Amino acid sequence: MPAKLNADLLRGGMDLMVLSALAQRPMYGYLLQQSVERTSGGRVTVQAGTLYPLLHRLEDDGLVRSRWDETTGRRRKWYELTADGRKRLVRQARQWTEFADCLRRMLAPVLDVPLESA
Amino acid sequence: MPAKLNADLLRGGMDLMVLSALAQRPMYGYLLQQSVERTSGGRVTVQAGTLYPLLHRLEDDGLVRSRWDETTGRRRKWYELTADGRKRLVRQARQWTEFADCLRRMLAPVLDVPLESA
DNA sequence: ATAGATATATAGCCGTTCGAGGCATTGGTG
DNA sequence: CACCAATGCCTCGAACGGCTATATATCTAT
Repeated sequence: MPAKLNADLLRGGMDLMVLSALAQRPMYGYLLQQSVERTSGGRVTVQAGTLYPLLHRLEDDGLVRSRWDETTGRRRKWYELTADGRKRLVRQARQWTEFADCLRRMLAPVLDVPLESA
Repeated sequence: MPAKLNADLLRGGMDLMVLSALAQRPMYGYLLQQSVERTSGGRVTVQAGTLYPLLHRLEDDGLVRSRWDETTGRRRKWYELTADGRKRLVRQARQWTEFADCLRRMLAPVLDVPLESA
């Protein structure tokens, strides 16, 4: 029996995107915004009011670790994945793709509808 | 430039599942719960406290239409898609798959990680 | 009779996202 | 120089959706 996939998976899209971006390399907030915007092909914008609370939450949960960089004029807070964060990312990513496949199967009949209905 | 896909798409999973179930045939609430549970392979449970407010919302938005059936001992409220509901479903479904593909691409590197990290 | 499945619905809580702001620095243009 | 856009971090309140718990009532099987 597969795992249950409810609200946490339905929402967690933002968390997944941020975690997967940080899995590539450490980043600071503003860079993360750009990264998600770019790698999503301009489809997804992470608002600052979403991003920063999210990062703080991830840090509280021990999934990321942060460090201030004061050497330049602009204060930057770099974030990197912890080992726990990486494990969580992999687990969540697998659950999400499972959910996505599941929903895709449910939508299959709908998506066969001809174009005039769009 | 593709459409923007933000929070509404990230959450909208439940709406999509319910609308796609109703696209097959009219159903009443309890039947819908079973249907989603079954067609998701037991992965997704739609709680009653989620389903009924959702259905009322869809009706307020003119995406579904309801009719009471009092002929049997058990009161049943049948729901069916409206023309608007069907159009919305098709549009949302396309946007969702676009978003899912997008996120899947972002997750691709993560999902190559060997099993010991799960 | 009693429990469990069927059937709809609301109330309260909590977490997430958004929009609107605040604050400060840097770089470029007129 | 004055100004503005971009960079960079952040918080707050409103809106919304999902969850749990609860209420109510009928039907079926033991």
